[in-house]
Amino acid sequence: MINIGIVEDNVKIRNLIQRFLDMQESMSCKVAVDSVEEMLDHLKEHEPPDVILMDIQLPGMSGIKGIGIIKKEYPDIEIIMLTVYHDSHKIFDSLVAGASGYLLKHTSLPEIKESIENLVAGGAPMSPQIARKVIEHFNKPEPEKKPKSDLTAREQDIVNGLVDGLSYKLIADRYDISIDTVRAHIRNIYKKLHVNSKAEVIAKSLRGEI
Amino acid sequence: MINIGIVEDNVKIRNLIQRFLDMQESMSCKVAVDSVEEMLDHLKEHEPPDVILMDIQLPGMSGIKGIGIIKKEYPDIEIIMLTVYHDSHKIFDSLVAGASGYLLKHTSLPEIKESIENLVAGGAPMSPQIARKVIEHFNKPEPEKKPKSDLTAREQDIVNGLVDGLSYKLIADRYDISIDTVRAHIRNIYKKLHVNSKAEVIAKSLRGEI
DNA sequence: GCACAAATCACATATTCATGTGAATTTGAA
DNA sequence: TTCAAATTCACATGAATATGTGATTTGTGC
Repeated sequence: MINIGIVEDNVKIRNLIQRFLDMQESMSCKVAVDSVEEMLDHLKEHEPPDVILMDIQLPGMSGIKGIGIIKKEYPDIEIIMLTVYHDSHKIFDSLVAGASGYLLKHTSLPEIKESIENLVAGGAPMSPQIARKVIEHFNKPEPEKKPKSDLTAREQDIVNGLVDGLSYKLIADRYDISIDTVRAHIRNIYKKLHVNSKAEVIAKSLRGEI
Repeated sequence: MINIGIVEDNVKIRNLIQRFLDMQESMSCKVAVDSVEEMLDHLKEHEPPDVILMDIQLPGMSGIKGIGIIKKEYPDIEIIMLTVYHDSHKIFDSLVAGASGYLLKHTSLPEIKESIENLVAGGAPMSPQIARKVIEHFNKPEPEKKPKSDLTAREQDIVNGLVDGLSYKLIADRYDISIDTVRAHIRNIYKKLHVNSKAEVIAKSLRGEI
């Protein structure tokens, strides 16, 4: 018997899913609340469910924040997000927070049931569209890197020197130019990047923002 | 009509899948070969299929290597891996190489059909077990980070200030301490990290070495 | 040829940083 | 309690950096 909890603020949807799941022979769904806070209250005084279906947009604490809190206290509870949001950011945040699955709300009741069964069998239910976005995160982690700061080749050299922790003097030696030239380049780099210290240049560079 | 190609060296499986898919009204599967090399030869002289089902363990070039070559030449072809391997490494390599889906070989024929339909509809078919491993990659990407540089909490604060590009003065203001205290902390940080400039601390920190 | 950006160099100065030395207070572990 | 580490502050000095104001040379495009 799989025990299921629901956190969903839309009463109609919540009741629909609860009734359907509770009707299944292998499942029990007695707890359906409309906020993370209520679920936390419930968990304090009752046996925790095996699986929680959770919305993202909720009154009070967001579902994504809720994942972290619930998983921290009750690491054995598996959480499936059930939401209308299909933007990469929310998906990613949910999975990083500890969700084990991510379904879109147009998912049919039998599919939800199947997803829960999948989950307890060691799988991770995901709508195919979600899986697609997850995969895209994998195979192109740098499609949007176009900081394009218009640094000239020489300026990039100087930045590399800074990142290597070199002083102006050492950079000058490395490229066999005068320290005043290094200063001049750095002045221009600062202008282009809108910064005013080595530290910021190094930070920007290592963050991939150059 | 979805055009499908198969690369699979097990003749029985290959024929079975080919016959089943070709039988579908919305699909056509005329090309079924047993190596990436043969598929490449075929692609040179024929219209490329929309989707290729690909095994990993193949005579000659591996399926994972094949993904990269095929996607480079024919970026519009969607590739679904169909294999017995469920280890994270092969899954990850396949997705990074450009596969759009990953199914295990025990997947039923109707599920394969459904997966292909999912794929052309913009989804990414994955067995739930595979999805699970993919998710695990997401929500614990830092099990191996053990730089452990023994910085105290306060020292870490100072490092954060440096990374934010602040001057000693501004760090002092941020934490409401004197600039000499900041100096003292930085002195200790330099000792612990064996460096001797802000630049190096920032670089180390942003590289995750602190 | 001419305008213009890039790269080079120079001199000057105020600020910030690195480092040395010394010390008081707090805190947690032995 | 006693000791070590952490945190706090002070004073001092030479090195490095940030910024201003120049200038020369070279290559590119129009």
